[in-house]
Amino acid sequence: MRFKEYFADGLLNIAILLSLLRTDLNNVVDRNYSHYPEVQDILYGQTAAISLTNFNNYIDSLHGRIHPKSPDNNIDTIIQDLRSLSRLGNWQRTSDNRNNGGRGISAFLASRSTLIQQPVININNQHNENNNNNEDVDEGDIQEHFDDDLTATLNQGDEIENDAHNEFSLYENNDFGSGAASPDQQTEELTSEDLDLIDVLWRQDIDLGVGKEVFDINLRQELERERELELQKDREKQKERELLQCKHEEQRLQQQRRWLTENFMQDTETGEWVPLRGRATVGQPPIPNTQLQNFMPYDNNMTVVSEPPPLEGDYGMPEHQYQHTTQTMAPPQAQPSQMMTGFGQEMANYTTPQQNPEQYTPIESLEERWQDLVNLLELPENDTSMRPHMGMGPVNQSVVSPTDNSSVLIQNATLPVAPQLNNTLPTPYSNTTIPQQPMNNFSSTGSSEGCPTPLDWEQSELFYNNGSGGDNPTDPIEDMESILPDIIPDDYNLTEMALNDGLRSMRMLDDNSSESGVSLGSSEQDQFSEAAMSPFDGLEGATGGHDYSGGSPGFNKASSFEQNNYSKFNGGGGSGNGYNSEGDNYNSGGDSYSSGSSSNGDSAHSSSNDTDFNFPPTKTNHNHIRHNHSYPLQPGQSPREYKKYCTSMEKEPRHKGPQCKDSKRIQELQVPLTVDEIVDVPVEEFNELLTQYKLTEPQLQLIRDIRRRGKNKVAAQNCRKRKLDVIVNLEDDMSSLKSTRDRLLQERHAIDKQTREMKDKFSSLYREIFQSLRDEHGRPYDPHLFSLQQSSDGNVFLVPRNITADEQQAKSKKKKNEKK
DNA sequence: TGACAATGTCATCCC
DNA sequence: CAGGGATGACATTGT
Repeated sequence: MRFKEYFADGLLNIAILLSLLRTDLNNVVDRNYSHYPEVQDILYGQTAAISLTNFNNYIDSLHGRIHPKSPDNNIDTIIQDLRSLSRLGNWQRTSDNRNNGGRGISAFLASRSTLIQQPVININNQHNENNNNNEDVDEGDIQEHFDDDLTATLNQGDEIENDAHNEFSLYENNDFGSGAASPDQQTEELTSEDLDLIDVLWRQDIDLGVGKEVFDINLRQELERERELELQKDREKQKERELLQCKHEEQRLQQQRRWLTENFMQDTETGEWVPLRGRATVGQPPIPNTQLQNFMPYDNNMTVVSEPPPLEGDYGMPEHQYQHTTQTMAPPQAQPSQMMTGFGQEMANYTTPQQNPEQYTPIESLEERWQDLVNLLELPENDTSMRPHMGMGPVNQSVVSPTDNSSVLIQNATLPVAPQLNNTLPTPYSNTTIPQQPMNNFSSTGSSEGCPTPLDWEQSELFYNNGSGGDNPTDPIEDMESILPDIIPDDYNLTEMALNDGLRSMRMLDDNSSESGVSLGSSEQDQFSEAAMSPFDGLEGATGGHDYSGGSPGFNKASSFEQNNYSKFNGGGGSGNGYNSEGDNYNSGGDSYSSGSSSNGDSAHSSSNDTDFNFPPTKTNHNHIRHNHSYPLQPGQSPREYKKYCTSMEKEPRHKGPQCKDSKRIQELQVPLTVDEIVDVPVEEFNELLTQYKLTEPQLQLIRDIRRRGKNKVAAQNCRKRKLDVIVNLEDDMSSLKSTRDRLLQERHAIDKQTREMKDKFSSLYREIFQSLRDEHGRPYDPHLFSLQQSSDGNVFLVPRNITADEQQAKSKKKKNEKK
């Protein structure tokens, strides 16, 4: 019955269009187009409904792009108008439109959705004879026509039993009947001009046999109501069936939950749920085959999905029309968002929950459901709490009816179908790929075990090959070991040990080098940089695992260095005072860490050092303690620094290094310079300093010696650091070489395996060929007397084993000739 | 007290 | 040629 509406609507649309054009087609349409079936459809009758031709494509294929100003564009305009009218007719079917027929035309042009009917392009079997395109009409072709929204078919034999589907399903029958129709009722409210045109068109299609009732909207509406009632009944029946299935499914899910709780145990330490047994194969509820049925309607609808309602958002659509289209045309995934966005807020009101829950909810609930299943697997302790969630969620948002709580269950019941389908068939539901995975992992192991995948087969074959080819699995390694002397482990261990030692020294050297990197180690600035730059100072507590600052804050290594650094730095900074204070350091040594009374300019330098250590800068006299012995400490072991500084505080400074001697000498010779000044300053400044003072020869010699030793000390420190760097680099190189050796060993192993396989294949091939050879008496050759050899040109010859190479050519050729 | 590590110093080479 | 960096060797110091 729907196609009749199409017929009537389309006919009206065409008539309206022609009336609006107010022109003769023969004048509008170029003669070149008059012979086109589409144009002839307009002129002489309807055949385009079953035509395979897309108007635009047809024109474009013939003439390419038509210029907008070209006269040829007229036909394009007509086609566009027809298309627009057809689209409009697809969406506009209301009973009240019938009363607005005449105004509906202008309303349509003014975007006032009041146009009545859809374009009708009748199908005339007689015309089919004149149209080659109509000879082979199949379902897909018809759908193509509907994609163009230009064609409609007339099916006199439209049956109500097809109402379960939409009107488009009618065309699947290809039941193009004939009938007669009367435009009387339909055209009552049309203008006279329209009536004339409709009459003309109607007479052209009079042989279709379309009855008059086709144009009776009331009759059609009654039929629609009956159809909808039957649809509703069918839905209810189907829901009942699905409800039963859902109940079964729920029971299975409960069994699943029980199974999860039984087979999973929560780790008391980590809180994770650990499977007690293989989770994949134990007690997995079966998946009902009946769930396939639930997807069948969607399959049926999928044929309609290929016809997206074009430009539905461009026109206002009455509610009834929208509902109708959503029920009949909208597939489960029929872009509800598009429709929503297309129609805007007003149309959003049309999407009542009763319209399309079955179409929309399955996929959503499917994913949700699988997510729930995944959650169940991952969090079985929440299984009870998840029950309401599994029953709720987005499913409730699209319940079919208030009494249709079963729809939720129905969706749930249909959920496991997808994975089962995936186990056997490539699923067309791309939306379910994500939720399928857990189910496959969860329940499909049995099938995978029973039917190994190609990969499994390959793997098994690979293993088989490995087993067959692994006659001497240790040979390659042994050979490689012979090639690559196995010195690496020993050397590696040695170097590793050396590295460990070197790293330990490195840490110390880092401290020293850091100080050397800035200035002389013997200088006060050097000590300053030691604490300021050494990264191991900060790591000391971490590496040693001791925070001995809490027990005796004054003995904290960092603080001790801080104090040392400051004392030395200050000593170097303040020329005269530093010299004196430095001397005091060596002599008195009674200053405590906390005593800041003797500090000279501490505040001036504290700012630069506060960023490194948040200890109050205090001056100390323990210049002899200058090294950061940052050894990694064993648990429970107290750092040596702790002992060192403990003793150094209690006792007199024991380390009176060369700096002390130099300082003493400087003091004895009354050199007006400090050691730092002598060592650290550049050559130019150093020369200027020397020129500033009138120095005696012993003073100059002492100053030069001090400078030379200081420079050399820093150089020695840097040298030692570089040495350790070299060791580290060598260790890295050795690691890379070791990895390279391992890789080469693996490659050789693989190559050996391939070689064995090739040899095996060659041997078998050789035997096969050799055994197939027969002498002139039909007897096989003796493999001990003959052999197959391949010459340089690729030919294979059968030669005696005791024959020489030169003789091989001649005899082989002879044999070859004999064979031929 | 000897071993060891860290550091300083010297001699030497080289730039 | 002096200054200084680099480095091996040795000495010193502290643990």
